[in-house]
Amino acid sequence: MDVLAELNPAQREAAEAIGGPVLILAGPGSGKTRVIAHRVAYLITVCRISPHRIMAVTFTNKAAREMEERLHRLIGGVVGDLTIGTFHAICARILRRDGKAIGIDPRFVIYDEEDQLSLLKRGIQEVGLDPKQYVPRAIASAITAAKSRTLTPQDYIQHTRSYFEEVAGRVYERYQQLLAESNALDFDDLLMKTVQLFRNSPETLSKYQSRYLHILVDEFQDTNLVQYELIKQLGGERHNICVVGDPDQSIYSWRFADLRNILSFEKDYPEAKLVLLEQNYRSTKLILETASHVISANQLRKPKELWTNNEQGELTNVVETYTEQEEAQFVVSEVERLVEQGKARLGDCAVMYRTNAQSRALEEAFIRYGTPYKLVAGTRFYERREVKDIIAYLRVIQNPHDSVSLLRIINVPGRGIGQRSLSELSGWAKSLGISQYEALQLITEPKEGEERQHPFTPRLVKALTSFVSLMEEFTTRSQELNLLDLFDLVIKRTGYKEYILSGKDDEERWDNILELRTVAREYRDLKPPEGLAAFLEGVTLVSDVDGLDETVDAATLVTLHQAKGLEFPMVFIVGMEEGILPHFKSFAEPEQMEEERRLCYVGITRAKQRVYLIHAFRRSLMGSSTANRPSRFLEDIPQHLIASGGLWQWEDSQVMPSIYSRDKAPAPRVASSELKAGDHVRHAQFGDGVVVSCQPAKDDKEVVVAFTSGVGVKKLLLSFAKLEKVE
DNA sequence: CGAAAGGCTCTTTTT
DNA sequence: GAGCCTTTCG
Repeated sequence: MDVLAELNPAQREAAEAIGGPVLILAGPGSGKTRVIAHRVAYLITVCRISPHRIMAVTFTNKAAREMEERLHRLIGGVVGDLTIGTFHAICARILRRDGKAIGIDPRFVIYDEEDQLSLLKRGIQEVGLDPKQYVPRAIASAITAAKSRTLTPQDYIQHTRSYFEEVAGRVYERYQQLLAESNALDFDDLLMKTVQLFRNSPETLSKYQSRYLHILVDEFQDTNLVQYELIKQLGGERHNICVVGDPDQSIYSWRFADLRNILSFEKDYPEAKLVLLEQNYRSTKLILETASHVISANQLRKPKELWTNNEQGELTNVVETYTEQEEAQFVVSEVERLVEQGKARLGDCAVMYRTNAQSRALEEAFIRYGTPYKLVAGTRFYERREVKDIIAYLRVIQNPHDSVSLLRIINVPGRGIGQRSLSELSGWAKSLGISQYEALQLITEPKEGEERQHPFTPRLVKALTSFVSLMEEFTTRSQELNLLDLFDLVIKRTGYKEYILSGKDDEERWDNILELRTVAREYRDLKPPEGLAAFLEGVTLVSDVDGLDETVDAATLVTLHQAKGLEFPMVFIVGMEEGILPHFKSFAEPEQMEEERRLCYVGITRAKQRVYLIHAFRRSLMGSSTANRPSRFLEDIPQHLIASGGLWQWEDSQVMPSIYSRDKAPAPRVASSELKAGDHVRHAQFGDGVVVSCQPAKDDKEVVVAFTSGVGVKKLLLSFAKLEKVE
């Protein structure tokens, strides 16, 4: 079987250019992921390269999974132990195996952003500064910047150019010490330490260099300098590196992704073969044209010609609504209408937005209509308090030095160990130069001749003792229990269930625990210590889109960033306003403004058939309501590509302007009514009033009426209220 | 010590 | 509008 049979000439060229570096510049929808998959299949089946000697780096775990499935289909069998995953996941694996060479304990835990911030706060305090004055987030960003250039604290301090950087440098230094004491690495460390490992341990590097004959990197435009360095190291003398990317879709510069990597690649590998993929298989001609107009307004880019054989398609719909609630209503009613008319399935529709906060209004509307939707990362599952609590227990079992997790759970459920005691404990541990857990052991199980003077009351010592013995029980049992049993043991012995069920939102929270348990079940068959380790790594390195299930027929709600790499027949981009998209934080820097434009471009190019660009006249931001002008990106789209500018008004008239011209008014699931804002009504009990608003509620309508009789404003359900319309 | 209440400040995007 | 912090009271 010819694994390249389905490819067009350019794709084929990219897939079979084996031996030496290859740079593939690929427009949206040009099949770049496909090219990677076919290239790997070609390497394995035609070039007879063992999968063991191939590394493919993807942007998300989901992309990795899909790549594997694709390969599976292509090769028609087991793929073998191909190395495939995100940079972070691959680096974590390398460090567990070989990090010892630079002093990394293989049981290290990975700190996510929340853990990082909490440790940073401690660091800021410990160097004698006020976390209110020096926001942990800002310092975190400075540290990420440093780590993305492989700068150690010492390197960084030498380069400081401002007082802020001076401060950041001091915190960075302390922060790294705290991480080391906790035997923890943050996300950036995974990359940086791997590069350091390869720099400092030539034997380790050459081991990996000789293993990996071929390296492939997807979404190359969103790699940063450390990642670049990493593939350069692994590529060694062989230069068998194939990178695929699209500069126009670079949207992670704030994470210090650097487009210059593409230029560096051409410079570092002058023999690199360049392949352009310009044929788009995804979108209609009109969508592609619209997208091109938007992206062409960027100054700092190389023009490229995308084309498609797809049909002409439809014009882009630009819609204005009054508020974000109306915007959401428009989206949902339009989705419903598309489904009713048989033009799309729910799963064909995606709503995209710039900021996570925008999902709220959308979600509310979807719930009101009873329309199924899937939200990619609401309050992200693994960031829920109860989920993190349990994970923290498991982490401390694996690695008792993990101070962030330890402090998180030491008094959860409550054991009478309060803030005061904890800061005293920290102080005491620090004065002795030992970790918190060691301090705990010293207090609760003093060894002969090692009794220390400590400032804690007998009552507290008792509480601490019961905590420590609980944890030691867990640690001991963790050697023999599989992960699922360990999980249940933790829940049972900590009384976590009772703790949750006595609090607020108890059912939802408990459900989350059960869901986490379902995840744990998948690790049940691994041997005791490995099961725990694999689980902890899995839950830390998940990305939001990883949970996206294509088999569920429901509308998808995603941020524009998450939308990268996805495609949908119907795309709604909401919040097309100055200050939202482009986001106001990007107004100052032209480079950032260009990135916003790329983000918009990414959104539009996700669409196969139809695009809606929606903006609201006013929306509430940070509590208060502001009026925003339509996005400048809308102005980049010539009029002849737009279906016709439309104001959308809820049931204001039977025939809607613009997009409704051909069809009748939206038909939500609820019964239609003649009531609208401004109508005068009479209620049997409350008397006369004026309708303030009329919105669909589940199977009914929610009418807000301001009564003149003195009862004030009432919210009524239409079916119950028996309102009478008066002229 | 811990629950409850009030006050404060930010909000981009994420592996 | 929410999450975090501080204050207050039992």
